[in-house]
Amino acid sequence: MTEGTRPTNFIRQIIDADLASGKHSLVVTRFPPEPNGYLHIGHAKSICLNFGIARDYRGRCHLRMDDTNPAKEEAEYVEAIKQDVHWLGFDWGEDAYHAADYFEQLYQWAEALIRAGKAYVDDQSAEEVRRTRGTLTAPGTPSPFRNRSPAENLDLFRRMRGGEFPDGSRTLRAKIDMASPNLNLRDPVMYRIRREHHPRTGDKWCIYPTYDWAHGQSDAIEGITHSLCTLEFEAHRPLYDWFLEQIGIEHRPRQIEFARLNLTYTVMSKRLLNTLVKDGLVSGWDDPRMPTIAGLRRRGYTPEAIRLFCDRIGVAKADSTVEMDLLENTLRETLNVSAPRALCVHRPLKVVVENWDEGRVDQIDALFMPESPATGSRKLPFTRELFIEREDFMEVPVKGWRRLSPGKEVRLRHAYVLRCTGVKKDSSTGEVTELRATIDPETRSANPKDGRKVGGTIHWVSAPLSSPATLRLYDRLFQVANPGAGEIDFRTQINPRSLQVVEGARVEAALAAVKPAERYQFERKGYYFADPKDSREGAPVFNLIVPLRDTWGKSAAG
RNA sequence: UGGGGCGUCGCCAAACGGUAAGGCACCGGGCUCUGACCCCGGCAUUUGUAGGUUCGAUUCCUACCGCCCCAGCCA
Repeated sequence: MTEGTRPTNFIRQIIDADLASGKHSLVVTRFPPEPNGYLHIGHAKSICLNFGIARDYRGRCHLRMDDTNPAKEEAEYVEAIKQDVHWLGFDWGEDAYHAADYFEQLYQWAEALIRAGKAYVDDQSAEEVRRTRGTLTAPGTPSPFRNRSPAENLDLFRRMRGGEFPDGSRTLRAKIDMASPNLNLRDPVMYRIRREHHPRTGDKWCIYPTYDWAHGQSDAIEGITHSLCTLEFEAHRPLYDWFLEQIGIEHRPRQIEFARLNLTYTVMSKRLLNTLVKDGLVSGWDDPRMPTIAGLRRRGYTPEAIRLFCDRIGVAKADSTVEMDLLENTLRETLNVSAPRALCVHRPLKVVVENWDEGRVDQIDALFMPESPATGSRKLPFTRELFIEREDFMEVPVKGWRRLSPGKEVRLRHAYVLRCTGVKKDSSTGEVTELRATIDPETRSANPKDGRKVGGTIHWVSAPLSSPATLRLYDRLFQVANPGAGEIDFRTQINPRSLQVVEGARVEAALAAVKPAERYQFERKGYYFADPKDSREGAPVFNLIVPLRDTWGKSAAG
């Protein structure tokens, strides 16, 4: 499936049925992040699901900040979240909301529940509430304040709002069933007292609604038809429906749960991600190794690749962990047809072409994308002294070696066929320091006239007419597929080679003035992204987005 | 243990009673001035297990087994 074909899943089937039955004529979904942290690729799944449905059904998807808990939320996250959603390619139009904007309405509904005898003010402490909730098998015990009169409850609740009671001293609880086998129905808390400055409402309120009391009602107010959330909210659905029923609103959104995204070799919870940042294990929320949207963006991932990934993983109810390979594959697939090619020698080995005059420069025209000539070309200067990749030379070649070795020929990409005629080594270390070679002048962008076959093609750059570059080679953040599994501190499982900085790389002349945030495929190596913050003209810094598949390296290593 | 979910190829995931899609991964082979891309072929007699209903079951029923979630005044 390529991006653009419609995904199908059980949620879309429900929507199809609702449209067919006439239950709804317009589909309205919502993406409700809590502004207490950065978005990660797990959120991207939800974003693509919700906005994707709105797009395909010509409906709407609202962006709603689920800001009911001022103790944890900050305004700075709101902007970051909006930026991430836009970057992913989605637009909520005029429909940006805050749960906090519904506080007054929620309060009025709460009073109505009190009048109806469906909610009461509880004077018990958090500790007492916890102790009397019962267990999985034993029912809870009713609060001694459970049967206060509506009038007393109303008075108390108003005084709670008025600030007469200290933080945590009282709550408003829904009066449902302390013996319910579903713990969420054992008189859940609707309001807690908390003198906390709210980024949206300031100091207007000292009581704040809980998620359960705020979410369904917010959905109803906005006319959401399908409220999509993750599996752990499944047991909350009876409560979601109960509140809607009690306030008597006619619009009834339907909550549907799906499995959250897990990815191998990384962690996804905000808590763990936060630990990585706080402990300095990564450079920040936008460290290119992070699964955050900001991190992936900094790394060079594209929105289209992430969207394609989200289409491919599907949406279902079974707990699952997707292999990182699938994500990387969507990057390669999309970048293969969009990234111009370039030559970059990561670890240079000097080659002197003995039959090429000093000072002579041959400007060879090379297509940026051989399969899309319309993309244009650039000049590759060929000179007497070149650099090739150290690992493309092997003094004693192994079986199947198609690259350079003494006396053998190899094709220099876009240029000439080159034969290695000599090897210079450091007398003390034995390390190869320089190669001597000759080129076949008849082979400039052409095959040998005598019809002989040249096995391999390697990349190269002119030694004098190339530029130095810094490469940041990224690899999976963790060494194990499921970090933190089995009592192990996930911090000890970080991949020590998750970032390798290569300082002495050389890029072809055309890349001397590369602009930040440009993407290239460095042929035979991988896809790279000029770091948007650190790369500058004359001193380019490239982040490895994803390496090219390497069947040779794999078989050689295995 | 009570409640709510889920179990289809190594990883995702279709199939909605008519005889197991697709993607990723993997394994062969071809092509190749990127050992990339691309192309061809292979990859579940079987859908957690055991029974049952049916001409026919991944789809319906029953019982087991396994995994996940719920005892925040977090979301």
